[in-house]
Amino acid sequence: MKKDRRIDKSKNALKDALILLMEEKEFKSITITEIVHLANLNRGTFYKHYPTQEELLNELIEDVLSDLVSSYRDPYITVPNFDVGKLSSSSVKIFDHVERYSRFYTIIVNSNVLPGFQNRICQVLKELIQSDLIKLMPNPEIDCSLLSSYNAYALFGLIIEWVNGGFIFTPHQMADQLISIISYQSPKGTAETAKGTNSTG
Amino acid sequence: MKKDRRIDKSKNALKDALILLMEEKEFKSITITEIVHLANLNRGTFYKHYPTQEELLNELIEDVLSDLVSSYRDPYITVPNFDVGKLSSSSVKIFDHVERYSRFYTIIVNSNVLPGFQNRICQVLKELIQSDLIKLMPNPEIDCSLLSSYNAYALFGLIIEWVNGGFIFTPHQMADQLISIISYQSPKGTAETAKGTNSTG
DNA sequence: ATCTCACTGTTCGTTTTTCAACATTTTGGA
DNA sequence: TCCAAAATGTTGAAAAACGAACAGTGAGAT
Repeated sequence: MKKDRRIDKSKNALKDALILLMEEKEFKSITITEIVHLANLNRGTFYKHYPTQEELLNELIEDVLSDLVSSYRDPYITVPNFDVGKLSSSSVKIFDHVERYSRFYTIIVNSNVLPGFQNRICQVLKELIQSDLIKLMPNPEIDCSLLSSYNAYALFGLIIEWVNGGFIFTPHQMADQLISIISYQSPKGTAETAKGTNSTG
Repeated sequence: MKKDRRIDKSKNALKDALILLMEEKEFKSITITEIVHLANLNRGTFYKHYPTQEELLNELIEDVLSDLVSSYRDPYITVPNFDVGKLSSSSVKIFDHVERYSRFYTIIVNSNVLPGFQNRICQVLKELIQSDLIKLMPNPEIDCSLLSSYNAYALFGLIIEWVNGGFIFTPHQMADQLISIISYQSPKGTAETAKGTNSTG
């Protein structure tokens, strides 16, 4: 049995409305009536899916994180047992994810709503990176968790700067930058494939 | 009894899908399955409202013409018995209408679908203009129908050039241009209010 | 000429969304 | 403090949209 597409449409309309409202006012002051008005839906439809605005926001956050994970893992779909060092800029999909949810990221970066979200997203990034590193730990003296956290927050820093700068780079340029930085940090040649794809303009 | 908003949503989704498809392929080759797939609707929903693609297109055309008429008449809402000669660029709303349906206008201008549509739109414009002129015919030697048609096609020429140029002017700039042209053609001072609002850059 | 496959037009029963209405609670200004 | 307006949470019946299925059609390939 296929899922009823009306549910997704309604939920997406509600989330779009919520994002729009969060761009202009504080989350606490957003009413359900406002959301359904903007979403062009009956108020009963809201209550059918969510008890409160917080629950709607929670599901939106879950959507973002879920898309983040699948975007990060996207290169592994085509090539199983992928080597992190051999990533090419075109296969890095995480910046596409950020662009896809650019309005959401702008809200959480430029405001104090969701104070725990930034830590949560870094934790997710850390676990993703850690699951990569476990397969191939080059240096036994380096703690795996520490290295993962290091790289996760570094990547997040890249994202934050991109958001604050108003997305003046394309996702592809961001991927190029990331690979260039990785290559620069470890010039042993662990990211040779970035060679030649290294353009920022 | 209020109208059910689901109907409008479905119809709008179908029309948006049709416009998108007409931008890439010939109308004749567009299937109903394609339309409902792009509109993300069940095929039965299409047949509930329209028997064929042609009927959907017809309703879209009616929407455009209806919006054209109400946009043209918009200045008359605030000021009844409006004088055409005293139009200001900010009150001219017809170019906002064209911009609202810019994709549709681009399709009908750049293709040979709807060969009769351009004449139809000029006919509508002519009747709108004629209903204005009837109230105040300055020169009894000039035929009212001829003058209306003259002005209607002139206005349409302005629109065509705007569309073909890729909408490089804003609707407000177009309104300025129109009023400037009118003032230039009849320098007796019938459109003094255009003075000072005359900027194209 | 036959076959295949996508599109058509329609049906069925089910689920979602709709509007209108209601009592209650919360909010903000006088 | 009081009062009016707005928001809340819920109900019931009606309508729209849903997925799935079906037989029929037509175009293009074999």
